[in-house]
Amino acid sequence: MTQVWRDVEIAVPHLFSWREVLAYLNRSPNECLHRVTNDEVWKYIDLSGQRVLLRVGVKNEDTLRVAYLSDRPGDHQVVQYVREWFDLDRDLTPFYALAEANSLLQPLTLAHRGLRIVGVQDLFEALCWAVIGQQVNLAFAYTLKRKLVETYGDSMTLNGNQYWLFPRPESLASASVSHLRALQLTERKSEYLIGIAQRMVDGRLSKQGLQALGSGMAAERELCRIRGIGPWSANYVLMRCLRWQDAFPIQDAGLHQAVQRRLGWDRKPTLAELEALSRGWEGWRAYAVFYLWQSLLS
DNA sequence: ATCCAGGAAGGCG
DNA sequence: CGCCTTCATGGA
Repeated sequence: MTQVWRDVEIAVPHLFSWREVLAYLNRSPNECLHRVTNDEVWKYIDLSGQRVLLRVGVKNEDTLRVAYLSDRPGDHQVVQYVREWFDLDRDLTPFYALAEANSLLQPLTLAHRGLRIVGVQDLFEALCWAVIGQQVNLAFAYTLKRKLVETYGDSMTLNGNQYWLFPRPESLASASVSHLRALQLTERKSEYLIGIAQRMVDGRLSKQGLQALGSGMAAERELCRIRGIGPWSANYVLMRCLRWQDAFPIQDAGLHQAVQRRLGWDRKPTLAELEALSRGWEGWRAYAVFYLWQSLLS
């Protein structure tokens, strides 16, 4: 089948910065699920069975330019994907108003003005990434993810660059613990990933099902019933995948480090101190966390 | 070496 | 319920 490049443009909302989004996307040199060049990001995606290679950049300050390589036109689906990926449909003005009155956030909204929470739309990927990232440093987590993707995922190659899809649940549901152990996942994490894959294959777990619960708190309770998914992982997934803007992974080590650094303390904040601090972020705690993460890059 | 890393489960009282 | 231990390995 012949694949051709097609172009589509997306008008950008108020309080959006491509430079900030790109900086987030580019935070790890070991990322295997997209490739960042100077001013663009490339990503291979699956849009309900249709595989598409995306290339996103900016035409000007107000317009994203999206090129996509696929068998057939699908402007609408591509635009929807990108809008969700970069959270373009959210009005950030309330967050900026809140940050204006918050001494911890104010410098961050100044430094990273226009940063949006970059999404992980695929629920299975988001859950696996959370499990992989538990209690290991990020560099190692990226290595583990790469091994998992390159073992169980599909790819395409263009101009010498290989682009990967995250594995489908079906691929991991039938894997064995020893297979995953060989990738340096721990025995427990291997069990968690296989269990999550099986739940998705048999339909007990789906993004649609979680969304149908109607609230972030209800989805959090449901996610925490899954073996291997605790409060941190649940809130991480709510933040990146289900896009609950008040999700709050309070146990997050990166959050702790960022808060310590912003406050100039010689120790990590306690959970009680984080509870108190985050009271000023209520309604937008996921955005507060994401901006704090971004502050660790600079 | 030693401690930490984008935690969670399972056991105990 | 709250606290403690175990898991396991790479990075700094």
